[in-house]
Amino acid sequence: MNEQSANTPLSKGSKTKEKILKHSLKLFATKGYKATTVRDIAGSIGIKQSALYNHFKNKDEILETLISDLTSSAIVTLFANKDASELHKDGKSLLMGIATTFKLLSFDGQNEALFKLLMQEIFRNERIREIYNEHFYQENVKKLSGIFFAMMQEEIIKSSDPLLLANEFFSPLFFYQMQVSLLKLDKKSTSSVVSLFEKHVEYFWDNVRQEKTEGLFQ
Amino acid sequence: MNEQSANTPLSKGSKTKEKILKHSLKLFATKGYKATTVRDIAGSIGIKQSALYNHFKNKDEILETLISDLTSSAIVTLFANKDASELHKDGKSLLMGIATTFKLLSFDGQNEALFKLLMQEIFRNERIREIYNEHFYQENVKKLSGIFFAMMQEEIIKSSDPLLLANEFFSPLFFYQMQVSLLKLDKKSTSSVVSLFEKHVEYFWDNVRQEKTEGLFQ
DNA sequence: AGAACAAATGAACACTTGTTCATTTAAATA
DNA sequence: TATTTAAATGAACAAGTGTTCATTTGTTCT
Repeated sequence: MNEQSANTPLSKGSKTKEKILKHSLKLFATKGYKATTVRDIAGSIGIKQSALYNHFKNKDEILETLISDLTSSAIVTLFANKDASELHKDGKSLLMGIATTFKLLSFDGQNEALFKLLMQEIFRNERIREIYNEHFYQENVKKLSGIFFAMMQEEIIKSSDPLLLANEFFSPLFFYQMQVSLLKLDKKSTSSVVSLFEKHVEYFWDNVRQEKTEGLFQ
Repeated sequence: MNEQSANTPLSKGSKTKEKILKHSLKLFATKGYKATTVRDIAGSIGIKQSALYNHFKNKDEILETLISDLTSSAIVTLFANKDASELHKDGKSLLMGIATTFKLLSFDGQNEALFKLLMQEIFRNERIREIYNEHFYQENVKKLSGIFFAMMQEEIIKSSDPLLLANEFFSPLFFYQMQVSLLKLDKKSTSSVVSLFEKHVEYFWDNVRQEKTEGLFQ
């Protein structure tokens, strides 16, 4: 009977554990990690603070769990379900897909909170920087740079520095996502920024693609 | 003699006031505003905490003063000393100047700290968002967009959406500045990012400029 | 030198913080 | 039903927080 804990249904306990994570994320993203108290978290769920310690060793462990969850978050797995060897054939539609994903994620509450948490803590938390670097930068920017290289070899796009191109493609998306977050905080209209996601891809693709004809009309 | 305070030399008192601001900025940028205690600040200067209150009403006022100083910081006044009506004639060299300024600011300690403080607090502090919006976004992005419009009229660059162009120009610079900050935190090499500042301008200008000849060789 | 004043000190305050723990409650197991 | 186990509670603690204030220090002006 020493394996009890391995096959317990976790039916009720895990519910509050999930609640703690969900509410903590929201609070951390809004007020910041340090400014959020364990009483805030417990209060927002409707339990007493001491109950938190049945699920997490301490406040830090809540943050660490959220950070670990970052590795499986959507923004970090843009290419996860795509077949790497065929990606470069898609051309513009691949890029448009990425931009649309970015745009949609800006308006997904869970992901918006993760983004804000990331932005606020990345300068203080080395672990977050590691995850950002490994999972966002390496997995997305570096991978896209490889795709661009393949596109150049097949003469789909003009040849230039693939890593520069990948940065040029991602940085506006990142910037626009941040703009949306900031505008929403003040309940301002995001429509002008939203349209930039697609405009960026159009502009970008126009610049990199191999011109098929010599005609220069728009 | 009721004007004494107006013409006092401020010789000694203002020195510690400056010290408080300088050390606070460093600490806020490193640990975050909330995690920095008044004892931290006083300790880093070498005075007792109670002495702080001779210069600032409270901890919040220190942050507010730093935020107000943002309006006169370098990143926010890129065009301040330029003559607006003639800017668009400069073309590529104007853009290269801006990129170089960004690059240099990434390595200026004072400005790096301001950037980190901005990034960490902008999601929590409406005043910072206001300043960011008015002084960075309006003053730089919107202004550059006006310059691009003028360039289009004079057929220096291809005609397209000037605001999109301004965003495309600024967002990589912003992104690279953040990358440099993050790399420096972990004492990693920044050289690969540093070269992107200039590469970006070359790439950008190549894409927007009016082609003088029909020849398409690079 | 003496008066006036700004700045620094030391000690204390009221309050908030994260965390612990004995106890109660409730559910699962045997 | 009785037993075991997990989860929630209430109360408390020790440490850390921002801030106040009477007092001392040191400088400036007359």
